[in-house]
Amino acid sequence: MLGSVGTRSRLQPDARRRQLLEVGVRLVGQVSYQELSLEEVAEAAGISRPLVYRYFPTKRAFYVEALRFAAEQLLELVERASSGEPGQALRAGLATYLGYVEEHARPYRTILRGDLGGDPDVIAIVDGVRQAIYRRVLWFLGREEPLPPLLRLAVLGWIGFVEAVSLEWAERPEVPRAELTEALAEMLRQTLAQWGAEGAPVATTSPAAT
Amino acid sequence: MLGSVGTRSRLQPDARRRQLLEVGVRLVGQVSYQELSLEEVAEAAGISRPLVYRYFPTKRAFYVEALRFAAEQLLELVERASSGEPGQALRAGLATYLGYVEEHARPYRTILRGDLGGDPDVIAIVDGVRQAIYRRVLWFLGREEPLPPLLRLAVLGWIGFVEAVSLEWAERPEVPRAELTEALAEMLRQTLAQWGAEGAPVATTSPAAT
DNA sequence: GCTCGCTACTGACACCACGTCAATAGCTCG
DNA sequence: CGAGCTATTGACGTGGTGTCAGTAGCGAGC
Repeated sequence: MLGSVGTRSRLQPDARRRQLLEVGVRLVGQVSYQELSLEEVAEAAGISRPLVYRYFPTKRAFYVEALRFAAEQLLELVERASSGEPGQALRAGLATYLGYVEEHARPYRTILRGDLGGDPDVIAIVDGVRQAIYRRVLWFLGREEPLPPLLRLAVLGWIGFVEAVSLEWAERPEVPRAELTEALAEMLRQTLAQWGAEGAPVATTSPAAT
Repeated sequence: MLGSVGTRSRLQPDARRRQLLEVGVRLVGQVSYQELSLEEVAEAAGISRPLVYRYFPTKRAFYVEALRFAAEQLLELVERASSGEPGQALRAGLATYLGYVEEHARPYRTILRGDLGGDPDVIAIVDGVRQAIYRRVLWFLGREEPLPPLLRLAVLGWIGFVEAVSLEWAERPEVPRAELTEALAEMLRQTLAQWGAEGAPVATTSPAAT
C-alpha cells in the first residue's frame, strides 16, 4: 500500500526514487507518453509534482527511466532462463520470452515499439533490448562479432521475425506456446543454413525426437 | 516555390490543404512529433498558425494525416511495381520496397516505427502498411483469408523479418540490393515450406538461373 | 466597373502542463 | 532539547495548443 494519500511521510531519497520508478513502470504500457501527466504520477505517489523534479530533471527523463526499468525486467528474466548449455538454452529463453509476452502484452508492445519514436534515449533502450537478444543469440551459436554482413542481417531478421510473431500471438494465442517455441527455434536453424551458408556450423540441434 | 514569406495570397481550401500536407510530409521523418511546432508549419507555408486549425482540428490530426500521406506513397509505389504475374511480382515488389528504404531511410523508419506509439490512429496507419503488404503477399501466394493460424504467423513473421533487415540495411548497405531481394524471396519460400506444411502449394519460384 | 456578401485569413486571448524558486517542515545529531 | 540539514511544497514564469471576434481579398449581380 504505497503512497496512499493522507499521510505525507518524509522518505529517504533512494526509497522515494524507487517508489516513483515503480509508479512509472506501472503507468508505462497503460497510457501513452502524451497522456502521462506528472501531476498524476505525483498524486499516485502521494506527493506534490515539484518533488518529482528533484529526482528526475524532466518528464522525458522520468519516462525513459521507467521504460528502461521495464526493459531490464524482461531481459533479466530471459537471461536467467537461458543460462544452461546452448542447445537447450535457446528454447528455454524463447519459452520464457513468449511467457513474458503472454502475461504482459501491453507493456511488451510499449517496450518493443517504444512510444516517442523520435527520442534518442528511447531508441537506445528499444535497440538495447534487441542488441542484448542479439548478443545472446550469438552466444547460442558460439560465434562472436563481427559477423559477415549477410549473417548479421539473418540474425537481426530472425529477431524481427520473433517480435512480429510475438505481437500477433499476444493478441490471438491460437497456437500452443510449446509449438511456437519449437517452430521459432527451428526457424533460426533454417535461416542460418540459408543465409550463413559460408560453412558456419551451428549449434541449434533439435531436442530428442518426440 | 510554395509559400515564400512576403506575399500572402488567398488560396482555395483544396490547394491550401494540399500545401500544408506537403509541408507536413516533408517534416515528418525530419523531426519528432514533440519537436514539431504548428507555428513552424505555418511559417513554412507562409500563413498564420490559426489558419492551420481551419484545416486540421488538432496537431495530432495534422501529424496523422501527413503520416498517412507518406505511408500511401510507399504503398502505391510497391503496388505499382508488383502488378505483374505473381512469380515475378514478389521480387519486383521487394526490390522496389528496398529501393524506397535506400532513398528514404529516415521517413521509412518513421512510417514503420511510428512516433507516438500510443496513439490509436498512428497504430492504425502503421498496421495499415503492414496489412497491405500482408494482403499483397497473400495475393502472391494465391491464398485468401482466413489463413490457418500458424501460416498467418509465418507470413506476418516474414514481414517482420523484412522490416528488421531493411532497417539495418538502410544504415549499413553492405549487401547488394539484388542479392538481398533474392535472399528475402527465397526466405519466404522456405518459411512457408516449414510453417505452412499442411500441403499448401506455393507459387514463389526462383527466376531463371543467371 | 462599382457594390455587396461570402469566407479565407489574422491578432489577441484563454488554458493547460511543464519546469523553477523561495519558503516551510520534518528528521537527525550534538 | 535546540540547531542545522534537506525533503517537501505553494506560487510563479513560460511555451505551445486551441478559440474567437474582427478584417480583407475574391466572385456575383446590376
